[in-house]
Amino acid sequence: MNGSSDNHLTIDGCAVRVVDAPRVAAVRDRMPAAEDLRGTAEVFGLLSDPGRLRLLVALLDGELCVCDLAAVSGQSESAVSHALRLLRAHRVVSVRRAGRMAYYRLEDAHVRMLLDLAVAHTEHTHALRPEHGEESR
Amino acid sequence: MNGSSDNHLTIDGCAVRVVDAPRVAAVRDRMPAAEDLRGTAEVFGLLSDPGRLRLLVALLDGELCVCDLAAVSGQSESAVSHALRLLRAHRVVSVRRAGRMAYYRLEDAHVRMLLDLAVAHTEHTHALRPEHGEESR
DNA sequence: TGATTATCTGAAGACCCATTCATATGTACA
DNA sequence: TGTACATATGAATGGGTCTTCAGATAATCA
Repeated sequence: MNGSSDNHLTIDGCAVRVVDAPRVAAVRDRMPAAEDLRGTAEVFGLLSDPGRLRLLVALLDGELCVCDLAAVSGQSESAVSHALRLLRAHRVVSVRRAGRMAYYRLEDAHVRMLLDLAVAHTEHTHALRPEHGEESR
Repeated sequence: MNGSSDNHLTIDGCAVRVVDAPRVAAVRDRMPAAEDLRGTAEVFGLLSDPGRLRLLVALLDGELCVCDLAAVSGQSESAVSHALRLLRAHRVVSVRRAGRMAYYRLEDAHVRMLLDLAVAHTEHTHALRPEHGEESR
């Protein structure tokens, strides 16, 4: 009745065990290219650090200079600079120089969507708990 | 003329340098709670590994057993099991046991949205390049 | 019951990453 | 020109994470 008898499929020249062979083939067909998956994982990785997340959420409303980003996110200016360097390398943020100041802004529309979605979700999840911005100062 | 003279704000009992004090205060007010940011970063972290990303994308269409997930994602069954354990601990996937088989499915609607968005974006980005699913077998 | 199969788990190793400290670069101002 | 300031950078450290290997658990079947 079931197709769970030992079935094998040759993938990448290597025989691997499968249960639902046609399903596996179909899913493999729909799977994005390895290169795209790697890039997507990288983007998610940039958002996987609370410090960077704070920086990016802060930038949702517009550009900010490094020291203000440090103040907003509660990190050292050095840590912020390192984080911004990484985000800049991935074209997630861009800089505008004005004298000795550096103003950063969100550059990647895709990342902005992800951030909006994430923030909206956390607000929705805690919609019944009106606690908001307490322990500051 | 400019407000870039040295201004200071007391945050968490610590004096920090800021440029646009009211803006900093406003952004800090809109900033999600630390706890929420940590949770959000964790979710993004779960999506930041190409292997896990493959597993989750595979599960977008419905449940799959461990060995099929290994075949689809091109990882060892042990690695897949470890990854699923992590995803299970975070309630991102859930298991259905049938005999000695274990069928996993996507459980978190939020993660599903993020995945859909990410996949749609990669497809859209490469919309002009009809190369799709080539090197299999 | 004993053997086989599917999945799970723990420990170990290698690798990656975030922060800090010290210092560098470059701008503004006197 | 020299000092103060804003940001950037490099090296080092400490902690975290992914994979593999070996073995454990549990279910099916003869």
